Amino acid sequence: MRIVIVDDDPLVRMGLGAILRSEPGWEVVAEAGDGASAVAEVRRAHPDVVLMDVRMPGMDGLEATRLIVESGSAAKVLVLTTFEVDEYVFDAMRAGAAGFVLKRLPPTELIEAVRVVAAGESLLFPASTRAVIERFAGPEDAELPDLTEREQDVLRELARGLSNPEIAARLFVSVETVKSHVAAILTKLSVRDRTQAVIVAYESGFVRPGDGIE
Amino acid sequence: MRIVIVDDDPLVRMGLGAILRSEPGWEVVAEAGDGASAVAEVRRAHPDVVLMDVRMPGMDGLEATRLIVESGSAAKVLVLTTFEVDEYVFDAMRAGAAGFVLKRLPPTELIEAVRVVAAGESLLFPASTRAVIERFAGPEDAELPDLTEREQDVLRELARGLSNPEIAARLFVSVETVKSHVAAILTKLSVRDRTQAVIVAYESGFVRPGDGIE
DNA sequence: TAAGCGTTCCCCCGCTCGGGGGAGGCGGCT
DNA sequence: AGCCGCCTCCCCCGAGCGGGGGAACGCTTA
Repeated sequence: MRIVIVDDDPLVRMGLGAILRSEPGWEVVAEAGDGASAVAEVRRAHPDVVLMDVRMPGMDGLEATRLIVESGSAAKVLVLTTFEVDEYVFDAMRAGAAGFVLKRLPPTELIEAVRVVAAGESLLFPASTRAVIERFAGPEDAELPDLTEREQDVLRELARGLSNPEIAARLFVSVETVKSHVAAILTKLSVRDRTQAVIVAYESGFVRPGDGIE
Repeated sequence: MRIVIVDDDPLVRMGLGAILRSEPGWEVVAEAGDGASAVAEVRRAHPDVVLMDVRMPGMDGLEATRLIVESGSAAKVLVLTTFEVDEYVFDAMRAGAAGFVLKRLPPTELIEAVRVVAAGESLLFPASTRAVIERFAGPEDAELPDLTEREQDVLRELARGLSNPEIAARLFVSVETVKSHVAAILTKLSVRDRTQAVIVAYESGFVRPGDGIE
């Protein structure tokens, strides 16, 4: 197991290195103190796992993670944080990190975390997982309750990008009926036009990316 | 710690019960063999945590989870699965489950999982976490690359529901310029109107629900 | 019975939007 | 120098869209 440690604090690097080197067959092949050199070291050392601090002077850990992942490296990036701040977790996930854990984790769990990401799986610490789940479940309960059945039907068609005549054809009603429903939708959602209605549909979770794609 | 165990297999219920009862102060206050009775038992017993199997005859665990969460119960639902199938994890999260773990977990980890969800946090087993992260990171690389910088600016404003005059004001250009960019966007994205352009923006991951909210 | 709501349909009007042209300046590339 | 892509701005025009009315029918509820 080849590991690269990235943290601006030499003491933290030493501590992490001591923990990881205690595992037989594991070696720390490189260390870096900022994002730019981290990217360079990974390109050179071809590690299996990168332990990446978020907050660093110069290029931060998230940008470095993004560059490493986009470079096509096989290295799995495990992002480490000092505090349980949720604000970074979504950015880290989008950057392509394989995991997101507390820096101050018991050695056995840290080793286990490295093992997990090296195996191609992922993990988050519990507070982040809750945030992620809420991100999925949260918008669900915003149900746009004032809309009638038929209005919801029309809003679904609106969210597919159909014009009034097209919606009329699909729902087997006249264009005037569709216009009535659209007008009701605009009023109830307090928006000005169909585009804003579609945005509300997406933002509220009424429709989701990928919903209507065959 | 008050716990309800839901599984259609009595043997599994016994096994889980034995593990959980070994913790001092923990008690299994009810058991259920299907979703409907699970909802009833939870309503009656007011547990802290519900261990919920997914596959059950009659009402399945996901629907039961949804009903329990919507009922306003304080109980945290920990969904258990036999196989590492990802297909249920998103549904479970949307249903409001606090966690999603393998049924066949070592007793110490299972107890730890219960402790985590009881504390209001969440957890997923690693394969699911990977799926969740990919769900976040995946659409990211769809970049609508043909759009120029300025066109992307305009598309972002479009996706906020702004009219052409509003976009012109925000970008400090004339309405005619905005119209030019919008026309270019429509052509490049092969869509007919601004509404469809916004839909493409959402579906491609160019903008995401929650991105532009104050 | 009367009231209310949801669904369906109709008219007119004003306006933004989208499509068709075009034009000038600016920077990079060859 | 020439070319080309990007950004900027301008004209005309038609069609769809949004807003304002209204009206019929069936259904549930009071």
